[in-house]
Amino acid sequence: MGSYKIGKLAEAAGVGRDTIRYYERTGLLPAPGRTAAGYRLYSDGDLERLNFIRASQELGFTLEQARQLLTLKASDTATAAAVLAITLDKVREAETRVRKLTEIRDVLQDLADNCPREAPVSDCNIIAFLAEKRRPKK
Amino acid sequence: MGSYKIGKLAEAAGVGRDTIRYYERTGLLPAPGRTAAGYRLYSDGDLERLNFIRASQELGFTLEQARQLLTLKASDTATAAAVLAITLDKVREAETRVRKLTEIRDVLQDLADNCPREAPVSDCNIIAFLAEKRRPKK
DNA sequence: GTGCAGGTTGGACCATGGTCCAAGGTCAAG
DNA sequence: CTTGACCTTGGACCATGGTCCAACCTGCAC
Repeated sequence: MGSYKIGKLAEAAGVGRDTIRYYERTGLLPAPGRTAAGYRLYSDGDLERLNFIRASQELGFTLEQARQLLTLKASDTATAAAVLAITLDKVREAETRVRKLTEIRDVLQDLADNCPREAPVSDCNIIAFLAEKRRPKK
Repeated sequence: MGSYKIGKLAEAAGVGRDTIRYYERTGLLPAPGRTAAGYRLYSDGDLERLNFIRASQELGFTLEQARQLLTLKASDTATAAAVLAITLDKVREAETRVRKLTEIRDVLQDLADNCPREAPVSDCNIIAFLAEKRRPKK
């Protein structure tokens, strides 16, 4: 049953104070109670919420998506299907990005393999490739 | 032997006018000549430079790296090894990102596969996963 | 000479996810 | 009663890669 001031919460969650205030500003964390002196006072529930947000980020969700997930989590009418939909979007996005990145890596690796290291840049295949590549029209 | 005003260059390269002026501001494109009226006048060399930049971007290089590549391209003392170094950095970066993204995708896919679609969110495994994941003590 | 498509500038603004700062208030220890 | 650690606020600033705006100028067609 903790009750934290912002510094303790930040430490417990492994984020900066400013990050917590930033989350509050953007509505990701609810405005907490205050002490008489105006200090923010957080509960274990706030810590859990913060941990949830960080876990979401680690799985590639944006803060906006974390916000959506938190809203669903708090809903008593939504079904898991709504969460699944967001998750599947993320899966597809990850797949698209993996495909593109892999393709790029392959091209670069191939160029690197054929690079005449000791030659002057004027003979560099990589530079030549970049200079000659035709824009895939629009 | 073209001589373009900014609109023509933008069209030829498939970018916006503002992008060209932005590149000029950031030193990526040299300040071009001007007509008597102050209109920017570009040459085929400028178009090639712009195409080079776009090609670099498509291979995942940042504008800063494109700038470095252009500097090397114009050097008469540098060797291909310098270009290779930048390229290999990018390859490694791509590999790191692919690994992370793949891992994320796998976790998400696994969660999705086990999602009890019709159940209330309170029974959603994805939400449970996010809520329980412990911060890798940082 | 009038209209319209193009050009010019400086500066604000976008998303994303924060980070940093100054000036000041609060609280416990010594 | 001072020191130091902690808290408060509003607002500026960071990187990245642009995009958009108003207010104005130019050049060509009709």
